[in-house]
Amino acid sequence: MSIINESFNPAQKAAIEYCDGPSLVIAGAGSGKTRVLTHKISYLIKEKGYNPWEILALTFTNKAANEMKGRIADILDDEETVRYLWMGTFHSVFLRILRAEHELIGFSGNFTIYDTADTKSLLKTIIKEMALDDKTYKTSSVLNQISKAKNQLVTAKEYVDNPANYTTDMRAKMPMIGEIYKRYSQRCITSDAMDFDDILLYTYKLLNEHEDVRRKYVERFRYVLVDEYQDTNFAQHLIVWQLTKERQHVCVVGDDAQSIYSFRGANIDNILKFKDLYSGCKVFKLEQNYRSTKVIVNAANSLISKNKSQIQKDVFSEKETGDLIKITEAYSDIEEGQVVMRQIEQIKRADNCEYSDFAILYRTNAQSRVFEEALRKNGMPYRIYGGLSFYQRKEVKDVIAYMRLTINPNDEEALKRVINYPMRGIGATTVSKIIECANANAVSLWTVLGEPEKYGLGVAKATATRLGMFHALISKFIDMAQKENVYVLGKAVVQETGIAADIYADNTPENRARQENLEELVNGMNDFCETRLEEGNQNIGVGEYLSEVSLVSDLDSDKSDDDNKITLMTVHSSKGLEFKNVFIVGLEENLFPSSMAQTVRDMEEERRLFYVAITRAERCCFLSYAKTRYRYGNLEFGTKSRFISDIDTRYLTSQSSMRTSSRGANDDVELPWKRRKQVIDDMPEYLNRNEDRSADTRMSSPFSKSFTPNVSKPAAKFEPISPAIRRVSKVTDSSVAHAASKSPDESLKIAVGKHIEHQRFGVGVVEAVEGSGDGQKATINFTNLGKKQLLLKFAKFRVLD
DNA sequence: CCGATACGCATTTTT
DNA sequence: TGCGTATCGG
Repeated sequence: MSIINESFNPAQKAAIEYCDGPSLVIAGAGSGKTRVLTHKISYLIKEKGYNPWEILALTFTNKAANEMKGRIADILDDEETVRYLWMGTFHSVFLRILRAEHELIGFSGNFTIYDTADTKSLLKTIIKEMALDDKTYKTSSVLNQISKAKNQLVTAKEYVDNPANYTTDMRAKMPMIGEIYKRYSQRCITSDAMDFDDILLYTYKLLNEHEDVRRKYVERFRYVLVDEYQDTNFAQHLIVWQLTKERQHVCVVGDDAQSIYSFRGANIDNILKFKDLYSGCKVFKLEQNYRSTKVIVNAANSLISKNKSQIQKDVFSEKETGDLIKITEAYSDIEEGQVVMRQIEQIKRADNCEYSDFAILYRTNAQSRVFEEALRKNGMPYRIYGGLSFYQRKEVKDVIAYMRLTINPNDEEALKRVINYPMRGIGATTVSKIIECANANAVSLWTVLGEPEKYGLGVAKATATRLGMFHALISKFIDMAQKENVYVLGKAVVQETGIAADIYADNTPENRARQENLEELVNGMNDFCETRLEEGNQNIGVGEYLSEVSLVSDLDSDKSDDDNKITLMTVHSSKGLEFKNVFIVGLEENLFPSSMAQTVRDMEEERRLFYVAITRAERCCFLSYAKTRYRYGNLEFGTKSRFISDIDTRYLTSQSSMRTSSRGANDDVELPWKRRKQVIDDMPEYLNRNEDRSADTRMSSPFSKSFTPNVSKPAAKFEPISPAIRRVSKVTDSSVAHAASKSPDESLKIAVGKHIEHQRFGVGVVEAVEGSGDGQKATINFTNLGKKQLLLKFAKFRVLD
């Protein structure tokens, strides 16, 4: 059976089949981009004789990488092969390379990844140390500058050596940026840590300065594919070039019209000029949109044609014409919320569709509130995306910080975070002294803690004792980390640091949430161990765990399909998704487009953002704006967004908000000055809402989420509802343990064709059993997840028939 | 060294 | 407005 069948259009087919040279696939919205990419990779393996480990496929999100892996496994009907693909995010793949080559870049193999919060915290301490005014040197803008430099592959040394930078920074009233950058980099090195940008910067340096290493990877990656190329920054662009410049077996896919991340360093020129860099590059344009109606596609086209810099393309739809895009003018933001709510109610009744068929998209997160309120009051279910991710919550970060210290005690940020949490009488002054002392001796804080007298750390006796105790505590965990798996260590950390005592002290709602999050975290560690063991992977230590979670956000695990809720999210986060009905709200000047957009370039990006929003819709798209809106506590008057007039009027129809209010329009008319009263009237409900909302958006660990995608009834049989931390686990020891609780006759009963029910993967059919004894493996085809290979020794399941 | 109050300051966020 | 951080009194 061939990979490519008649379901592909000529352009898609050509893009898949062309494998002899560089290619650029311009994939319009909804044009089957992922399908082309996954089939192309399958094609390379099946028809072109590539081994999976010779293919490098880079994405921006773990979610995208995981989805593609799954789809390739389906296409090839083979789980195993996919595991050998070098497919992942830029960061995860390069991190893997950097760890392997760590000696060459002067880091240990266990270096830490600093997330944005760590980075900011370090910058803040540096700015303070340098006695700079933190109003002129705001951490966010300093971070921005440094990040920009790194994305441009400019190292700290190069930055300060180039006088032009000084001149620019002078003009920006921040002449010390170079010095901050330099110190920051040095501190990262002594802490044996890298931030996200460093992963790219060091990868580039590694390849650029070590020709033998570069050759090695060039040899390994015989074909390179990149998804969402319009979102690459200069560093990513050049790394791809480093890896492909000779053989040029490279295929990049993207849509310049959906480039919306320039504020993160994405450079649209990478895709616009790709074909100039790779001479002889073939360009394939996927122009048929399979997602949306003609009206939506044409409207989006008419909008985007107002942009100057773009690759010419002609996106079209062969679906029905569809309804015109409806524009609603509302009096106030609150009324906008009600209008949208009622519209959803009405359509849902008329079309008999689901809540999950609706999305409300806005430019800024702050806009979500009025829609939440409107929906809540009407008892309509919704889910808000955005906000803190699981791993950004304080309690989770605290535990993780202890774990980080365990594999890299030099990690300054982790140490600062937990040295006095839970409180053990080591205050800010003491910490400053330690930092000062460490800086003076050019060693890490941990080194100073190890031998305080040697480095002349002057603290009171009582303080010295406390420091000694902290040092001993961490040392104990370091020992434990050598011997035990993450789960065991995680439990120990929560208990023995006193975090548990702190958080379980009382059951205030906030504490309840923290408890749940920690239970979730520790469960996630357990799941991590179990899953790996079942798959025959013995690497279940903290190091492996941290490597994985440091580059993971919990948005990766998709919304479970069983929750039927209205989606509320920013336009940015909606990229790549689709909904039957889309409401794009707050279409006002200075909001969408944002008031921050000053240059033509900025404005074009805002327009692309609007383009992304419109093209999320499959059937109906609604636009709305409000004449008045509360911003930062005061009333502002707004005017209709210029973007609405950018759309060809043939695809638009206006409706006044009055007409839509089916019942009692008068009750709903909201005069801005009435608002204060309204809020007070709603108070009790408003308070309730907060509770409910936290329940709605309660975080869960990516692990337990992604590895338990079907939390349906079968799984529940195995899961006691007891507190997770005390949950009995078979994974108690990193040494090979016997799955004691599984009775021998159960194992005996397994055979090809039998149905089994797995604790977390659900129901599946046994397709093959190989090996014997401890190494016995079974291939199970799970109803919801497809095929998986499990080591019978560890797998937790029962045979059904 | 820790908790409570004032101030100020606000896009978007895949890693 | 509403949150996060800086500063002050105990």
